[in-house]
Amino acid sequence: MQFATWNVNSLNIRLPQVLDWLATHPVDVLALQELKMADDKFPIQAFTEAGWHAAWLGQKTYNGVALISKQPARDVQRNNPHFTDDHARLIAATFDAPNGESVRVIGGYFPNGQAPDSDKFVYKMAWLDALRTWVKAEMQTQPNFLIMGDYNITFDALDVWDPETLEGTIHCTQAERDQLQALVALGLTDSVRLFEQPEKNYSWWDYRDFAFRRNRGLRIDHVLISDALKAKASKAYVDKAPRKNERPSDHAPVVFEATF
DNA sequence: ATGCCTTGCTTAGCAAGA
Repeated sequence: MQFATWNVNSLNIRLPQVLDWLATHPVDVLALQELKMADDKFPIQAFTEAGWHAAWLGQKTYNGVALISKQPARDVQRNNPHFTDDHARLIAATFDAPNGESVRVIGGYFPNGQAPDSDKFVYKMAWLDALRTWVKAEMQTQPNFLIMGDYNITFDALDVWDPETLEGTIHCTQAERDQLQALVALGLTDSVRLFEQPEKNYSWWDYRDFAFRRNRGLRIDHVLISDALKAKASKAYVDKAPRKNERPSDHAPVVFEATF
């Protein structure tokens, strides 16, 4: 069973690329972030015609998340029930596994935070506190649990192209990394680090300054998995290929596979 | 470097991203 996450930076612009990617990477669940479209503008017909199901939470201009899936999503939850949020950032659903078990999936677009001294950073911290409360509750109801998305946080220096210069800047602060570790401490594992990866393995590259060509990136898109899924983990990788597309997203998909 | 590029919104130049 395969799961993937991709921040598409506008589904309007990237819809053809998403459909192309799904045609060659028919994962069971694809979490999308930054739809940047109102709820009633979601292109459900295009996904349906291509044979996919979808559940989404849209928002005009900013944010927006979706789960594209082979099966219909069950027990869909939009945003965190433990947090009042103006932003469309979270969507959860349950899917059947091949062996009769179920998998609970959360797709998330975590706040950027802008700068460590900003109001947006304060919001990011509060949002992460509330997320942990929700994740803890979800994990108690479903052993096969996975949370994937654009975390906007690096784990450590390995996730940063220039860790010395960027130390303490947004995505690389101790406060953000403490939050990520607190989430992990609930019993989650960074799936990509379970498997051997290329050197300087990133998931996002700035549009400016030829950052992709120079591999000046950050690994900020993650798939965190419960112990039950860790026992079934068979593969995890960043698919850099779509970052080479014409008019690419600045993020690349991250894929996780569990063998049931 | 308060810059670079890409979105949306609006239609000239911000706001926001990361």
